[in-house]
Amino acid sequence: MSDERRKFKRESAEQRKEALIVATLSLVAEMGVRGATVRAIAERADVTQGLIRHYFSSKEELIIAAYEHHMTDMTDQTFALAAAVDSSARDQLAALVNASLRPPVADPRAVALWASFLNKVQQDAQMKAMHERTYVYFRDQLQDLIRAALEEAGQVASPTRLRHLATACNGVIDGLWMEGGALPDAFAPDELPGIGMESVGAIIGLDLEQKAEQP
Amino acid sequence: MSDERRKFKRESAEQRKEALIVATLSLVAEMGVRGATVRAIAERADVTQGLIRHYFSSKEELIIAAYEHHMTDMTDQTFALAAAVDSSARDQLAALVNASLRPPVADPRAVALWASFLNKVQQDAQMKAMHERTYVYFRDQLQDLIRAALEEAGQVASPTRLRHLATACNGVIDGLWMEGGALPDAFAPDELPGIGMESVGAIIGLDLEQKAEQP
DNA sequence: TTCGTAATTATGCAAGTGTATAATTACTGA
DNA sequence: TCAGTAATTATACACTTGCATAATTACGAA
Repeated sequence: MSDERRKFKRESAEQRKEALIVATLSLVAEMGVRGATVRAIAERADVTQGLIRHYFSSKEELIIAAYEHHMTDMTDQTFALAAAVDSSARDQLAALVNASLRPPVADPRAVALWASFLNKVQQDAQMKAMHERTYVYFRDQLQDLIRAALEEAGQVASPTRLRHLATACNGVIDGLWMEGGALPDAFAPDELPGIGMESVGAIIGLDLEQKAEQP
Repeated sequence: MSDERRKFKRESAEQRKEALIVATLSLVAEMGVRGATVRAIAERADVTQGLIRHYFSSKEELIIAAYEHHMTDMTDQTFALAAAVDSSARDQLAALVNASLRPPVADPRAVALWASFLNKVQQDAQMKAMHERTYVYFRDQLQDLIRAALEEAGQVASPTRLRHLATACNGVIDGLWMEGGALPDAFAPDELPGIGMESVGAIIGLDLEQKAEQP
């Protein structure tokens, strides 16, 4: 009577895949990619390990799917908050910096995931391409906003200079993002976005923190 | 006659430990902590796996020793270059930023190691303490230099403001360090130190790049 | 209701894992 | 030169790993 076959519920492919990916990401964040074993993933998703092979042809494929899921999530969250601002380019830029340096984007778990995936990303061409795409997209958006914000202020920057500004701002933002996630206790709430605005503002020569003048 | 016992040379404990640690670090950088198996480490150090247990009572202990070795290396390299400058505080600050954002400190391998160790550092108290110590030491050095550089320029900052400036500069430097190591191709040579000087200078309100005036 | 089938569980396997322990051998000091 | 011993190699073991395959069962269609 002790060993009865486990009961189960049939779920849609979408739900099961999603559940497996979520379980995978939580384990990767905690234990690294190699620590996310099929058995641990199955347990966390409350299924048996065989099911993983039913939805993903290998662990590698599951890992890649999880990475893609995470990257999409991050991009969506970043731009969802920033796009909500319907105002001057300067304010939109400020909103983008803010969204990038505040939870849920800037978050210990997100950085842990980034770190866990790093060496895999550097070695796997497919994951590298995915990473590259996300990175370029963010920097291009940033560059557009910087150009527009400068134009608003009556300044025109050469393409070369614009590229330099975008690279610098992107470096500072990404860097602060990692730093904040790696050492969450090193910064007070709101401190990280503050530093980001201060730095980006200083680099491009505009004050991002000052409220838009309302006469 | 095929299976003869392997010949070997006796080495000093120091040399063997060092060799094992070096092998460990190279594997951790490439494959993550779990990818650095005792057999792989032994092979890379050109010994058999049993020897590892002779010098380290567990793999865990070897990993911790390797982490400590790496952290010490990084600190030494950073301050060795910066301390060589015998000049104004402003120039010393500039040198510190430079050293932090240039090889061998800012380097893909160093960042890969950082990333590989991250989740272990967050979970292991001993490693966390080691990391904390390094971090605090760097920020304190930075804060001292900022204070001195401001005083040189005839400015006095409150302790609170000084702490804020140090936190911000440290965040930008560490962030750019990671960014540069994670995406070495995203930056031209000298670009990263340039962005660092620009940002740090902008944050504290001093131009770090301009040569000291020589009348 | 019943039957088919796809979703799910159960079991097994070969390779890799850290660690323990026994067997050798290179060096040292007398 | 020759024992003694610590450094090193060799071997074994229990456990984990990813993957394959067979056995069940939940659920929808008829």
